[in-house]
Amino acid sequence: MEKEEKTAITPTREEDYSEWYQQAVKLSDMAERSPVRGCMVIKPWGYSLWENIVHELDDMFKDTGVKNAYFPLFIPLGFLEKEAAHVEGFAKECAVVTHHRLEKNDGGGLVPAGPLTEPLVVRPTSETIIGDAFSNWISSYRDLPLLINQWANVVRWEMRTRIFLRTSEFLWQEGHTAHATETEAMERTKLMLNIYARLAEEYLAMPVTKGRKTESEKFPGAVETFSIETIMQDKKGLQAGTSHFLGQNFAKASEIKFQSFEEKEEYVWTTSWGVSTRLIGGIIMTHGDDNGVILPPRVASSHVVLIPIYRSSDDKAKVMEFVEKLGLEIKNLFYHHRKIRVEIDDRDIGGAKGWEWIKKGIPLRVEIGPRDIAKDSVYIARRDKPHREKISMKRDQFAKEIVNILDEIQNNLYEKALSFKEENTVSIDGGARFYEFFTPLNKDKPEIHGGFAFSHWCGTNECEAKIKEDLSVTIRCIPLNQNTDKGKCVCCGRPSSGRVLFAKAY
RNA sequence: CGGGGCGUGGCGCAGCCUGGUAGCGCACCUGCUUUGGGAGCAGGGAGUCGGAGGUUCAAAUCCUCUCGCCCCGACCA
Repeated sequence: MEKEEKTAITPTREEDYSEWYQQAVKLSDMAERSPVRGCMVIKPWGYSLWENIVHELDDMFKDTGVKNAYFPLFIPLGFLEKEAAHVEGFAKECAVVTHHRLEKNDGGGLVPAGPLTEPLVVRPTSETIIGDAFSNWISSYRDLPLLINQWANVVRWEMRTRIFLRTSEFLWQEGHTAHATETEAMERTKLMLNIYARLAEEYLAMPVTKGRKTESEKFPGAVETFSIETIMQDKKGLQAGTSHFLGQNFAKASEIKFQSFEEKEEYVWTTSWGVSTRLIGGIIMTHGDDNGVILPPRVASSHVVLIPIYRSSDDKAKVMEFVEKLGLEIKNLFYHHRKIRVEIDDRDIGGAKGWEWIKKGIPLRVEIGPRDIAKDSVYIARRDKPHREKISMKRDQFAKEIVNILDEIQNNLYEKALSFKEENTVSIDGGARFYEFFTPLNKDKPEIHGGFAFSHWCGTNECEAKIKEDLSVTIRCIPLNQNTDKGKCVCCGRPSSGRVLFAKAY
């Protein structure tokens, strides 16, 4: 009888996915809850991951001509009221600042004083205040296109929060652009969607489905919303990035006008697009295993940890010298134009530290003891392989190969995620099969079930709503490469002209 | 915001029903022995039981209110 292998995370994904996620976040030391309702503290291990994502994305944005700027955290109430659909969408989840001073009360406590004449809304997104700036910045077609991005925090007073996936405050970037023509604005919308898809697939190793949102899932105020949709290991979908074509809605709301080459006054066409710290939750749920987080090398907080192993203090001196020297050498190597980040863990806490790094998801663990040094070699473990599967390698070869090894891990993670996505993506015809697919066998404690289902939809809000009502399944997107085979709506049986992506979602 | 569950050292939990003044495992600190897969022994530090109020001689335990977290739903990146 083989003894059951102990996992670093309890429970396993299979046993309780949601609890597994909480534990994976906690034990990776990426973030923790704060005393503030619904808000998180992002710890260094999580924040460096975010910083790496920021650097990569920022480069990609700038390559397309986007410039960074910064706009106020506070939005005058009146600004938010300008676009009707926008108000409708965000009004229910805004934090509002109503006072500008604190005073001591009789009990010695502090109470708000000095009411503001116009309350300020903590930005849930910045279309309105940036639109106001744009209206001042733009007067001629020569000022267009205007391509602006800001890295910022936003606040949305969510009813139900989940660390990284949905918190009241989160970090993100929001890009805002203004264009002279509809075509150009739409091109920009698609361009940014493609950048997000590239970020997800090439850097985060998360395969995506690109698509258009239905009327009911659209961003409040947008004409069209596009998104990248990813699948998590519990077979739920995660919207990982959005790009909106805003038409002239916000231009009209904020009076963003320009004089055209033909000397006519016209409204600009705008776009907005964003990704957030939610991506970190996506990485965890895409790649993590029952031993914790697995970080894709291209954005990993650190790439490799060197773990010295020694008996005597004599050994320790020798091992440490070897380790420090190797560390220095590797630190100066580049992995995709970024320096390799090295950790050296010389804490004297035995095998436990190896497990800590497994839980943190560092791509490479390298053990170095007297025996290795005698052979001038190192002992390597990859996080994408079983934790006991380790290989010995000559020290110099390791230094030479590390970049390739990291790439192998990166590719391997992507391939694994892609297989998972493909295995759990199905085309379903017929209501009965559709309902069966999305209904768990155990209703009290639903097991992991469902997946991505490409099915026919008649295009009406009623059917979309009914399916949501019955199964909590929504249309994640209408795929951009939608095949246009004819069929019947899985809900009402009326004719449909193409399949859309259905899934349960975060 | 509706339904359910839960809050006890850093983490995971027992104790609560049948009130008597807090315990276990891991982590942490010190020492010795160890060290290639979550080390052993000995000693030690740390909680007043989410918060407030009430009942009582006495409350982690009973009652009321409140805050927070988790799950399901509605809402959402």
